[in-house]
Amino acid sequence: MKSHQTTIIDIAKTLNLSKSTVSRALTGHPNVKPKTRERVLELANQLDYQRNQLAISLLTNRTQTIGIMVPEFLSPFFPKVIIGAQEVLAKAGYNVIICHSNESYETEVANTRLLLASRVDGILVSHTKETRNFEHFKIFERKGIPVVFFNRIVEELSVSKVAVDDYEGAYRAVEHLIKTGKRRIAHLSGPDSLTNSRHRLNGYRDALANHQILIDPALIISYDLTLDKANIYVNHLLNLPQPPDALFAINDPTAIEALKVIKSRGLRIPDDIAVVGFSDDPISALIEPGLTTVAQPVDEIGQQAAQLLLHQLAADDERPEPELVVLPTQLIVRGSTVS
Amino acid sequence: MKSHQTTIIDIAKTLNLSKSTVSRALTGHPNVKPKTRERVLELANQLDYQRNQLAISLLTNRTQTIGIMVPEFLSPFFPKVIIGAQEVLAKAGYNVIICHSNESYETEVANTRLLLASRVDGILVSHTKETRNFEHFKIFERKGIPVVFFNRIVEELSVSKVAVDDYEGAYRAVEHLIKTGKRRIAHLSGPDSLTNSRHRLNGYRDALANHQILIDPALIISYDLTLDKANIYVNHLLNLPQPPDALFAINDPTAIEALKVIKSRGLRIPDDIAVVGFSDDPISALIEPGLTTVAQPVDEIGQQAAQLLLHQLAADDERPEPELVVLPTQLIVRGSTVS
DNA sequence: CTGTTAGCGCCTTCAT
DNA sequence: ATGAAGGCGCTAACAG
Repeated sequence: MKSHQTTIIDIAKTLNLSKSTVSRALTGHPNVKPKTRERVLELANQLDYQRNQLAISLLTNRTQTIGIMVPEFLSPFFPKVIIGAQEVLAKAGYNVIICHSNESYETEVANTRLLLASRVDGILVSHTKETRNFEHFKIFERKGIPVVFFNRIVEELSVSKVAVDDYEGAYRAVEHLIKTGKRRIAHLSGPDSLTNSRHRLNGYRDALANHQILIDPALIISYDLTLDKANIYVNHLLNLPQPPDALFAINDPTAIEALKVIKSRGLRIPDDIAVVGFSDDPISALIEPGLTTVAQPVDEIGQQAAQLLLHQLAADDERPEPELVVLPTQLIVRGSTVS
Repeated sequence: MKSHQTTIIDIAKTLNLSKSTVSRALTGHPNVKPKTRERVLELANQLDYQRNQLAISLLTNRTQTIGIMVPEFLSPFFPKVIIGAQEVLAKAGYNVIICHSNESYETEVANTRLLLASRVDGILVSHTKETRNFEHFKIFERKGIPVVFFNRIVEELSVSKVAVDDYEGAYRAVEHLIKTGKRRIAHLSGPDSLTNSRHRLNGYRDALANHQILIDPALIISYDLTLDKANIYVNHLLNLPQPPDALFAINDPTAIEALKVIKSRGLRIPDDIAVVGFSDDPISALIEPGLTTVAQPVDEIGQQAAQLLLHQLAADDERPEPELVVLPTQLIVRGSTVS
């Protein structure tokens, strides 16, 4: 049982005022006698009065709440993005509801309904690796609720987006491997449904092509980003008649799994096989050898996404044109590629 | 600008019905002609109608929303707890608002206000290491909003709590070190404000005492859990005239920082100095040597906390007695203590 | 089976 | 400077 929460009517009755006056006193309306305001504020404070945001939302049709949906938050990437976004949104007076879809399309759709029912004013989304149909996001558009994609973006939807330059990051990573003398460079890629996966693959291809290295399809494996699969594919690559002398992995967890497999086989890193990851998870600096990886400006991704959303929200009449922000990456060289 | 959202009145007008009938059709009330229900549902679907949860909350004085507040979510511990809790709460029809206080007392108090304004039906909390005054949580009690503490609990408040057996876990960890022949066992402890910090310290003390090992105050250091401090104190310990031959760290990040320092000094692990952590963060299995650590049932902490909250929420009249759940830990032995 | 009425807590005209 | 009335979207009696 929830006990009664103080309302303006309680205050009005106690003070023999109308609820209008109490409301005005509380909201700082000028037309209230200072003495009256003082009495109201004091009693409100004394009774732990909290304005009921629900009632106001019902009235204004704005909840001052933003939904953030991420596919997972076990790796530190998404939590950091969320912190960055929350910072910016809080300053602008918005609350945040966080959902995680757990890489499940169904959960994502369900969360979508939850957010609509909560009447969020806007959402920030990174979709699941399973998501190929984006109808559930179009509902937001139709209702005039702005959507901003980050990290995993959807090219077919005309909304604001924040991404890092995956292509460039991958290109530099592979070029780095080539410069250290590697020629048979494998790539463990992610599912085709993810833009960043596709862009990293393109960066990999172009780096090879521009350095006159033939692309061997046997060295490119797309997989679903689960670690046991990573294990299997790394072993598969090492068992090839002509095994790779380097591996560019779609992300750090994959690269770290690869390092494990390679070490357990007694191969030398980076001499026998070098490894590069993507993201610069904190763990990459702690393992041995340190993992060479492409760092992303994680906080900034969240901050920028929030900014783009605020920009959409600010417009009172027509929504402004969608914006696209692409942030730079940085190659961090460690022991997994250079001894 | 937010475009108009479909309401039951829109549907009622279009179909020449009263809004009550539409409401009944939508909520599955039995007293509606099947034909009518069908027409309503079809139109609702066609118009992307979503029930406005705000209006219902205003009516029922329940938001079906639970607030979860954690001090940080960069280490994987709290995210996992949140996932566990969310699972259970979602099944019971509750949404979740996640706040992180960033280990700041001020932010915690601010979040507290945010949650009250959002009219959450209950909260799950792990407080910051700075929090010594718990008045802001008592407001929830006064308003009849149940609070459940987890991980970092508050003994002075009479609410439900979930913790692991920190004392027992610490005791076993230190006993393990003693059994491997260590005698000068240092402890990097957390701030006194945290119950788990105090309990782990007690476990450490009692393990030593019960094995007739004198407790050397110089080997016990309480600190604020920031990694640069950990670095300083580990160095300090190693510089002692009689340095320790083992270190029991309050948590895994601390232990890992210690391993780094120890390795950089060229000491052998575990021969010169053994290290034990607490939590079994995923990284502990990946570094070299592997970190011996006390594993906590992380998902279960979240699930149990959610259960206790649901139990409080279920009671229609009086709140049931607060409950305390203490979950077992498990010592995971790796290379940092046994070669 | 369906319509009417009232009210959740608040803000906002419109009066006074 | 204050009060009265209406309405945000919805559900729950109460009538038919």
